[in-house]
Amino acid sequence: MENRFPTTARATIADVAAYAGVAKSTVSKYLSDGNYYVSPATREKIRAAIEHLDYQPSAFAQGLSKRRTNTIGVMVASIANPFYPELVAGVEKVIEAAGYTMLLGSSGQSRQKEADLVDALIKQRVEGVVVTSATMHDREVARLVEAGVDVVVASRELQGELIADTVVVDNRRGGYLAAQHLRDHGHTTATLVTGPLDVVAFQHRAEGFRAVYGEGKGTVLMLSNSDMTTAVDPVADLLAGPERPSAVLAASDTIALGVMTAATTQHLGIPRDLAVIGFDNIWVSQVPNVGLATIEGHAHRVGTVAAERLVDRITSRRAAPFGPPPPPERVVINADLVRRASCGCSSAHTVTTRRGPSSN
Amino acid sequence: MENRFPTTARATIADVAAYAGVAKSTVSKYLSDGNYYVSPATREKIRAAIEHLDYQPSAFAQGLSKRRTNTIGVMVASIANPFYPELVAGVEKVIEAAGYTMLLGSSGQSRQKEADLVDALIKQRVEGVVVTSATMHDREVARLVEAGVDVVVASRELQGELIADTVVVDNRRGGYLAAQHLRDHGHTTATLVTGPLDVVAFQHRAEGFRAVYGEGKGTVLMLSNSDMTTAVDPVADLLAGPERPSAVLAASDTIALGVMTAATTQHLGIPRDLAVIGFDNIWVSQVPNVGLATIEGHAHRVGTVAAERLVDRITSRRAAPFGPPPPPERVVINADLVRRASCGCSSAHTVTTRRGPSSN
DNA sequence: CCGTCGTCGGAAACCGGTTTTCCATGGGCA
DNA sequence: TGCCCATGGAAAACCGGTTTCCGACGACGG
Repeated sequence: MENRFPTTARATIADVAAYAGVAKSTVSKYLSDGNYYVSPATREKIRAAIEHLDYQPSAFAQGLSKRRTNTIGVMVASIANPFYPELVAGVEKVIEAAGYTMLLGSSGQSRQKEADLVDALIKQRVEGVVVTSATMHDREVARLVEAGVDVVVASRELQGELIADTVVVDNRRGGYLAAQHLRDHGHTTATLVTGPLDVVAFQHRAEGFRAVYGEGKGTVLMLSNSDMTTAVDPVADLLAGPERPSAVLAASDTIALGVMTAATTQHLGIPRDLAVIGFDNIWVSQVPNVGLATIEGHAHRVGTVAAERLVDRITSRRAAPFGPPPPPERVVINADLVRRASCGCSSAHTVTTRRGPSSN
Repeated sequence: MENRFPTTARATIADVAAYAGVAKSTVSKYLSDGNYYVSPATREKIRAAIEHLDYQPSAFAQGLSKRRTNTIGVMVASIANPFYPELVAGVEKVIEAAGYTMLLGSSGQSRQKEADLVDALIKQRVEGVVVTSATMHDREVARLVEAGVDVVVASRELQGELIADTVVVDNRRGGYLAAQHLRDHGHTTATLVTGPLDVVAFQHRAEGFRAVYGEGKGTVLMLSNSDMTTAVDPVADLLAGPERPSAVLAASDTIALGVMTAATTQHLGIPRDLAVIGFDNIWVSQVPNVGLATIEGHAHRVGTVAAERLVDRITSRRAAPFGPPPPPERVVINADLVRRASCGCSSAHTVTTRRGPSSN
């Protein structure tokens, strides 16, 4: 212990072998635990050596030699976007339980960073990747697939051909449910405030909206981005304009929060002057003061389901390396409406355990 | 090529060398870019081979051979806790710019998982670790340090000796500022709702609170956990009880949201019946409907500063492997008060243009 | 004209593991 | 007692890179 080397001088398997007075291979067999027989005496010597030297095998050397890395990559647009942490938490739970290490990277919004991240993951020889970045180009997904890594796309739709497993919430139906609910509240017209429509998820949500509020009934305000601050100014303009809507469907909760912010600056009450429904049910929305009605996005569940599929795919590929992989599937998770104050349902449905009758 | 390996059959450097008709070492020299001279003709042959074979060097083999992994570990209690993603985003930005790969793991709240995660990071031979998990035991930090990895502790105080760089917001002063502000609003007594006081950060915040509201003036309600739902019931009991406070200082924004939730169930108006100040300034707090006054926790900045220090430490250690490392330092970042509606400052609706959720 | 030097690239050793091969025992059985 | 086979462990090859060492070859100066 005292004669430690300054730099990361960790003990190697050779050190352990020398200290225990056996061969490297014997130590390795001892560690592999089960497949080989090592006599109790030798076993004990090795155990003591490992403990004394505080030995921990190098994942690199193991990965190199075993030709598997036990690593799964997770690509996210931005970790700071409140939707993703929940999803990632689900992914991590499953991945870790299956014995994998998680490599998390955010692709930002630039094509270059996406490509770089894909390169980095390939270079790290990840065994699989969960892609959740909504803005990521199909081409990058394809590169991963071509590189031979298993890919599951979570909470994001591929634009073209289904080249990888996809786990998504039923966006069309979600948009439809939300819009229908607004109409049930008596709003004959409504506005959809959405992120860029080349994102397939937004497109589907818009289609659901359009199924209720067709041409002439519904208008669409498209933003360049789906974060909260981007929404504030354009929506404030909308609300100050001549054709102020009485109801807004926001294509994400972050956008909805921007809408609420804009409404507040215009001194409009919610839901009195403006009904709002969001999409995703991020954690914030349940806070009573926010009380944002929304479509449940099941982020955590999407994460776990995606990760489970990925792990399955990896294990089955390892079991039958030469057989053709099963064709990619698209898993759809039900979307359902979460009623809260912002849509006009006074029976605000929150997490609070005791619920007093709200009297406003 | 026909004798492909089943799994992830990527080209190796030997394949490239064979295709280009040169030796492995020459390819390696070509790739190392700068240190060795390779003639233009050879260079071109290798370039073509790499392109044709879609070669990408294995990070494992490189790590093994170069004895550096270019990987930095990040330990977080729970990625779903809204405070951490912002911090992690800051860390990631710096780390990635410096050419490192991020290995993110959450330690959960169990000692076992913490220890496992530390083992995993050591096994991965990370060059450094950013520890942000507030609940993590000093012992685990010590294990990392003893294992020879550089450690920076972010947004968390060590309980004992300063064995690693620490980047932290001035919690004592933050607690003091918040409490003082409540008193300036005329609250002669107040209650602190805090997470477990064996977490040093909470302890310091409590000290700041105590400096204003000493015995007889202030009471303390300690929770077992700092998340929102944990706070709701105990605080509801408090508010329904005989000694309902007029002001609450919550030791974190998540607790504050729980306090607000409890207040809502009791039909108490904020700040009319109850003034609330939180701590951290998580992203949610700025939403007008929340309007939570708080102490700015500078999560993103703490993350970047911590990561910068870590990268510095790693590079300097690499430059002088045998010299003793510089002694650990404690970097304190100013805490300042963010006034919003919940404390009684009516100038609430200033939508502070802080970073949006998905800003990078 | 020859020795020397510099340039380029090949051969081989090494990083830290795993896995295969192989050999020395020793015990069981005839 | 002799033979065979199972068993435990050592030796060596290998994973995919990097790095060191060395040799061939051409140019150049004395």
